[in-house]
Amino acid sequence: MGCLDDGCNTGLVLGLGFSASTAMEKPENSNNQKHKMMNKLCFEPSLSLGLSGEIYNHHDVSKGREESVGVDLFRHASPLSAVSSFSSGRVKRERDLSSEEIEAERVSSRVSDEDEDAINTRKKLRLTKEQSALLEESFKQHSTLNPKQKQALARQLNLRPRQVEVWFQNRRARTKLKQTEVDCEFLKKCCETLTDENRRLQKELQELKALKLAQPFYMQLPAATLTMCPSCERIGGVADGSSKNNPFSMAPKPHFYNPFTNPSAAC
DNA sequence: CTACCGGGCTGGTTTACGTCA
DNA sequence: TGTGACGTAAACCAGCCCGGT
Repeated sequence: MGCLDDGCNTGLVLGLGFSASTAMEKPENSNNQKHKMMNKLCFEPSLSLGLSGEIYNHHDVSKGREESVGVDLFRHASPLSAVSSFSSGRVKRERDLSSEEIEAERVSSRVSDEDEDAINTRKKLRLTKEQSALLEESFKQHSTLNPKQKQALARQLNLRPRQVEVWFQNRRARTKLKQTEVDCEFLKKCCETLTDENRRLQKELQELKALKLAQPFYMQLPAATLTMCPSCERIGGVADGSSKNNPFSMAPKPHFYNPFTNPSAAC
């Protein structure tokens, strides 16, 4: 992000930025681990007022598959109104099914004779509350399913494995969307906070610049020679350069330090 | 090392269904 | 009661990645 340079050679720099790091979520299942290594961006907002020439590190956020962060994604899923209907179920996707799955489908498919007329139309099944609850419960334990789990769950729910698979895919997508919304809200708040902080530090910077310009010549000597408390304007003795004994010298990387709002205890 | 294949995943889209004005 | 708009979720598709051969 931006780094406001010091236009008056005061040696002060105001920085505004995010440091981002990636935290990998460990997948529950052993298969396809890489797919499930969801990159989770952890943004740490940072705003600093410091000496120019400091190095600000920005972590690389472009590792792995990037997560898209939408701005206008604030829809929330409503609870499923579960009215079970029957599905013709025979869709062209069947060509992809293994013989085992097709057999399972034959057993579990709830196709009635009259529904055979609707074979070519895509009928949609509404899951019952019980089915949804069990799927949700299973999703809490494993966000992805291996083939055995899929088969078992399908048998348990009297659904086709493909339906279970699709449900999990859509469920993951919804989870991700929701997480994106949460991330977006968080980033908005961070942005607001940092904007306020930036404004405050800009003001502080202006004040410091003005103060420096107003100083008589002897006060413009290096901080190692003379120091002055900004609150009581008393000139201190010869400083040894250590910030420990000299609260008015600039720390190597000052962070949210305001000598005006944080008057020296030494005074 | 490279090519191919199968399986699984994601992002996006389509569409059936439920709700509500 | 009928209907159209709209939201939701089931189902689908294309494309990508990865492991195995």
